[in-house]
Amino acid sequence: MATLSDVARRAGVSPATASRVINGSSKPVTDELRERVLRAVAELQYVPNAHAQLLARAHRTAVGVIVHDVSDPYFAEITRGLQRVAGDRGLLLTICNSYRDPDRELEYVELLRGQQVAAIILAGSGYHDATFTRLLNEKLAAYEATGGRVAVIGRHEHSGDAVMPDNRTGGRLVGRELCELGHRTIGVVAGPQVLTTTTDRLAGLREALAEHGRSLPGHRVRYAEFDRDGGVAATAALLDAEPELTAVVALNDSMAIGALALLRSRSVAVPREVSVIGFDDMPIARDVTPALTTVRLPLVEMGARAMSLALDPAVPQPRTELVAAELVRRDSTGPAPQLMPVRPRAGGPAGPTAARPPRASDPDRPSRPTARPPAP
Amino acid sequence: MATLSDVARRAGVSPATASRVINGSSKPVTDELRERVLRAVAELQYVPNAHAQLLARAHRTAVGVIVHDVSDPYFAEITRGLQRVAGDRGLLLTICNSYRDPDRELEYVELLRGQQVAAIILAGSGYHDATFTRLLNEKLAAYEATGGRVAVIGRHEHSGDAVMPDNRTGGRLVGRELCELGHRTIGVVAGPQVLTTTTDRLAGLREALAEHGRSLPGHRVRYAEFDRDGGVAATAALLDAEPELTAVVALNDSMAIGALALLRSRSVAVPREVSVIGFDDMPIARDVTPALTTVRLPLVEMGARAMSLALDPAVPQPRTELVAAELVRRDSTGPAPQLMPVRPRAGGPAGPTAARPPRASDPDRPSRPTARPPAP
DNA sequence: GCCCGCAGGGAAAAGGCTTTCACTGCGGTA
DNA sequence: TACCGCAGTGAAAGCCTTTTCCCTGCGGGC
Repeated sequence: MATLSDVARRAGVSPATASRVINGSSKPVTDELRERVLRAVAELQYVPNAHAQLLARAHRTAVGVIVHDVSDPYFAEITRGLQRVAGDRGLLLTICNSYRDPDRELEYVELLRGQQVAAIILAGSGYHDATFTRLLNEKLAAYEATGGRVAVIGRHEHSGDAVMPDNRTGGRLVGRELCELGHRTIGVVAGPQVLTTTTDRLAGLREALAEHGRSLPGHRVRYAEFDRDGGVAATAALLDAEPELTAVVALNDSMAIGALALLRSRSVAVPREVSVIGFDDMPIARDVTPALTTVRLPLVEMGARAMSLALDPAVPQPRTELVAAELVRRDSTGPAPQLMPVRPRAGGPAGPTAARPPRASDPDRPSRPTARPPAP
Repeated sequence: MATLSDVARRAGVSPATASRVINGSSKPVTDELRERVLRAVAELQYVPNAHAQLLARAHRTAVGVIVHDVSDPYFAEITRGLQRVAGDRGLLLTICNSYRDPDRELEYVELLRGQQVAAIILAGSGYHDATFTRLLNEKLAAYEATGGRVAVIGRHEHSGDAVMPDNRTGGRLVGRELCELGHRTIGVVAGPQVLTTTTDRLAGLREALAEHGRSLPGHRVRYAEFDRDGGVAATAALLDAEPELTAVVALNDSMAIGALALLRSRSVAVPREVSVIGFDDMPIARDVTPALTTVRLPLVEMGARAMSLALDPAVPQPRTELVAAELVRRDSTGPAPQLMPVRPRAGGPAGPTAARPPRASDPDRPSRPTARPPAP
């Protein structure tokens, strides 16, 4: 590997001059020498050793983010926002996947510290785990004590700058929507119980249901992984135990897609028999059938704001930016079916469809009801 | 930021001893001193400076990958495979998004070289661009000349180790399937024309059609971005120009999802009126409606194999691993409609559906026809 | 009682770069 | 003419680790 000295030697100058030419120092260099150095660089295909540079230079040139999994669209979107702001400021973004393993998260904080990053962003739900939280805060505090900056997205535990999606209000929106559509027996397909995102969303949902005089008994909440297969499993369990359900709330869109898949496989019509509602508004939500009603979080913007927070000069008291959630009505929700049971059909009009079980999509239903039934 | 000297001073030992304790050197250290050092480390929350370590140590400890965009499921899957193998060997993976910008790709090669990575993986389609290819190969050669290892996924341009998805055969599978289903007028929703992935898949498709005595005139191929919105745009253009189309081939699944969305918005029944077929078999393909018929590429495995290739000791002659593509039949393809036009319905039986346009999902069609009509 | 070998520890070099400081001419001012 | 200042360059001091090499005792074999 060619080094700066090699370049300098070949150009017949000192390393100092070579360095000055290569990274456009403010010190002037004669065109003659500059030319020689540049030629040597090209001939040797010289690339500066980034680690040596980092060691020699004072200022940090990278930032790090710890997410659960970048390939999860939720984090992919957030990362896009982070990336944009970091890129604008000429900083490199190192992405670390914790795969929801608290220990790995801790390790990654150390690793990023070791990399001398200018800032660490923690994206994704926190855990209900006092020991872990304390450990994490200690590590973050140590990092901040040496000038490191920290921002979190959607985590309560850290006392510094934060971008907080309003999961609770999002949950309320879901609850209100379903109540107004007349749903009374609502099941929840929830992510891991240890995640604050799960409990926050659930708490909001519960509040809204309570306001409408409904309850959400524990047996109608099923916890599983926050992904498609978790959604399948939890929905299956829910449906088996509570056949009279008219709505399924999934606590994120991936789970909702799993719920949709399971319902389709069981030939349950959505939304005629069961409504499904998701959370996050991932890009794919509009492309599943029926298009998913969900709660939108401006994920890219959340990422961008978190990075800005982390990169702007520190202020004495921590800033928290609450990000509003917004209900997006699509085709997977509809009015609750009448109390008369729909499955075993009560001898409807004979026709080609009579012998078939009801199917996933209901062609009779326009893509969006223009008038909605009044809340009961 | 605490340094090793700080630790050593606090423990009352030399930096050498502190270093030995901290990274378990083979040199023995008294328990007494070891204890003191460890305590100092804990008290100072010392984390070694990764860059200084890299500089001092001989061996490389990271690998890099350049993808078009990790948040694209195609690359997310590949990256997962890369990550797995790298992780198993205790190497860190640095991910770079080129966003399909050749210049940025070039820059990233330099950057990764500067980071002293042990290997560079180039994932994703190459370009039909001789200048760029030459430049890239020069940079890669320079990197390899200094002991760097390179592996590519799905790129012809590089002469070294490669994992090559059999895009051409995949294209043939698509063509054969559609021909056997009786389709004659087939449109293609293609990715950017400069990408070899696009042209390879297209070439295979053309071959298969030719073998069945059909042709694919240029005006039935529309090029757009390799994403959902590209799929929407290209499909719209295609449909407007070629209303008699009975099948749409999308050259990747994202575009296929866009095609599905556009067809749905135009109330064209899939697959009754138009069949849609994708490519890649991204996880979401099974969850759209109708579930997408597509060509499966074992993406995770491709990533894993590429990383193994790059990390195994170099061999004199480059290895190329061809990865087989496989057709996955789902619900978005079906027999070509009869030549009698289907849209303007020929006065079918009166009923509640008569006044409505045909809709995206056809409840009359079982999820998979058990017997397929013979090819004409 | 001597010397050898080794356990245990420290000094210092190396790794590649940036940057401060010092040095050399030169043009310009007093 | 003597000096000041500055443009242009190089020497060298870091930056933080790792690791080689060397030194000091000490125990054991003869």
